[in-house]
Amino acid sequence: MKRVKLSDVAAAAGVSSATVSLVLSGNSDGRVSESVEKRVRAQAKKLKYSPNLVARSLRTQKSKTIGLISDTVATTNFAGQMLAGAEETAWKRGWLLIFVDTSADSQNEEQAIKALLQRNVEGFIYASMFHRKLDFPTQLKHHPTIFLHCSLNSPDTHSSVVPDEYASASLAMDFLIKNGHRRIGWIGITNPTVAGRERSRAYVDAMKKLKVTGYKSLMFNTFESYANDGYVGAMKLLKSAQLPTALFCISDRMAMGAYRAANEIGLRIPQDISIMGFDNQPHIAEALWPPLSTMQLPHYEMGTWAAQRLIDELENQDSESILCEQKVITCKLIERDSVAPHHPMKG
Amino acid sequence: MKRVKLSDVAAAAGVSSATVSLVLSGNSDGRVSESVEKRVRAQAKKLKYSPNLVARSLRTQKSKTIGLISDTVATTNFAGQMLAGAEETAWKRGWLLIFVDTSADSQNEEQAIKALLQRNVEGFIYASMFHRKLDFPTQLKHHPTIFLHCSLNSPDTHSSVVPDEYASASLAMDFLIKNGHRRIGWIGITNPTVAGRERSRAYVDAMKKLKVTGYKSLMFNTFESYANDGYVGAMKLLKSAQLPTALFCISDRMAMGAYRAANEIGLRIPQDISIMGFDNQPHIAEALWPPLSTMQLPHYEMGTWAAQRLIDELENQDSESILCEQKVITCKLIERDSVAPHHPMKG
DNA sequence: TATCTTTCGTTAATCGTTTAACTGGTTAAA
DNA sequence: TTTAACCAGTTAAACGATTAACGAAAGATA
Repeated sequence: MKRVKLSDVAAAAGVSSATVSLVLSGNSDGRVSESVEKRVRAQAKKLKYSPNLVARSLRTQKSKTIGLISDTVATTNFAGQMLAGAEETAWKRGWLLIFVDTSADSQNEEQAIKALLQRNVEGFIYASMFHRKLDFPTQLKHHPTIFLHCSLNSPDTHSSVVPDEYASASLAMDFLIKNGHRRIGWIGITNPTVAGRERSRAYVDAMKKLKVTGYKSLMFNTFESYANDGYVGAMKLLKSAQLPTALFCISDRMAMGAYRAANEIGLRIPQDISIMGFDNQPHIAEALWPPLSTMQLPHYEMGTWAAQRLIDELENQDSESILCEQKVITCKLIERDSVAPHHPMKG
Repeated sequence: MKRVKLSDVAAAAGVSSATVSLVLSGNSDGRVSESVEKRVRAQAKKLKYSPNLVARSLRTQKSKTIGLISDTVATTNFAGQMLAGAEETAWKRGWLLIFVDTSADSQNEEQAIKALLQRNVEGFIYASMFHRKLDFPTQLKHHPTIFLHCSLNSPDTHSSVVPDEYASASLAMDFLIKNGHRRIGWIGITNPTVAGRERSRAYVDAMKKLKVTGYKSLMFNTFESYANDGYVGAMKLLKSAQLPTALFCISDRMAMGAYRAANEIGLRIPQDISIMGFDNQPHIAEALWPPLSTMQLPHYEMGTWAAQRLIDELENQDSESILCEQKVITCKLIERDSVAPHHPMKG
């Protein structure tokens, strides 16, 4: 049951292990005769040789392994998608991924980076579970690193990938506007996150452009974005004198609360009130009735991009062709049934 | 910027690297004088030495790393919790976790195991995203392996951990019964999964024990368990002559559909109809109105248990004390507001 | 005094690769 | 006749730890 190693293949083929290494690693350009090469390959296959990556890694300082560091993964629905995106593309390119969750504890983070480095990981993906800006973690200074779902305060040296909150929210507003809505209510959060700030800015800009006066009375913000906050907000807006024809909710969960409010008041979705969500939260957005139109956060794609980019960097370390890039990805509009055209004569 | 290695510490302390190794690994029992030991430790700390695990792994054949193989992780909400449970407990015990998603493709799986073995992982967690029984993957035969969220057809050699579907569903039924319910409707699936079968069996057994005749007309099954299937099922049951006082739904998503049906018919939850879910799907169960009473699937705990058990095995390889065990974990009852006592005089 | 233990370390082999430098023979060029 | 180039590999030194086996000096014992 011992693993077969280079020297076993060498013995079987009657050559030195250096020769086997040369052949198998494809560096045998003109140094090994065809007949020997054939013999070596045949024996390697016959013995099912597969190289010991630990030994190789010790010698070459390469491990074909990347480390993914994240703050809390357990609590969020989307973590899996980012992880999966990164893992799958790494795998497709012949790389493996070690991930460690630091529970947002900086001492833990320090140790995690150390533990990863001890295993010769060649680079890092630094993932955040909510969209934020951060200072460069100094320990990572001399290691290739991509920032996933977060960006740097001084973004000159490292790449990052985040959703384009502003553009995506603008897209959602465009969709509502294209459907004839003008009095659009906003249900958002005061919690100062990138997502909260940017989506809200997009809403305000769109309303200004529409020249809707008094849009401020159409806005409702709470600190967090639970379903119940959405309910409270929607109740207020839907009972106001200036009844909106559509509600743009900063999250699907808030939209879920808005559904309840509409139901309670007796407004039909989308006939009486259109509702637009954000996030495309799995198992929620499509399970609501009517299914919720929303913006799909690009978690999987971001994970993919981060891994792709990191591996590009790692595989072309010499050719200085890879520049650092601050990638933003716009959310996809998911059109379901909660938004209907509004005809001014009716409203 | 070079990493400091054993020999650097040795040079700084004026001893051989063997001595440093002995001291730092704690095997210096009486072989190194106190003064030298002090000096070595001081230098190691000063130089911030941390051992190169790749080199150590080559020498000792240990890597303090375990491999987690799973079928699709991206599509499920719960994957993150299982992963997090395994990762966190591994981390706490000084181990790291490499995970690869095989997309349920057996060729992929074969390659994944190979890639992991090439990196000297010491053991495996084989995770399934839905509860099932399977045959032993032959490639894993000679490696310590724990089965997570799946169990073996011949479970004599390896440990596994799964939810106790039957006991958990029985608990849910007990809860309903304790609340005075007798005419309990069942909304389930025909798709032959362990969860579907066992939960349904628990329902049937409970109804038989209650001596509720004709409980079969209180049962509704569809193939899948989407929200809309729950809606259809609840519509049928809630409009039937023999109106149930409570509905036991095999999943929170189906319960979500049942909510809609109840709403549409004008039955208040829980005053007119109690609804019990299963899964405690994050962001759904607590976001519904009224918040859904349900059974919490022990994904995090199972992940924890698997890692704990595997590491136990790996760290005590000599002492044959660890037996293989088929662990089952009962779901926790999460009492929220969708189940109310039923008073026979009213119904 | 001779021998045996202890004490406190060191030497060197090893884990399984990679790769720079070498070898011994043949052939071509100067 | 040198010298150089080429061929088809081999040798041996790394990579950075661990660990069995060895050894020199001091102290204990007979």
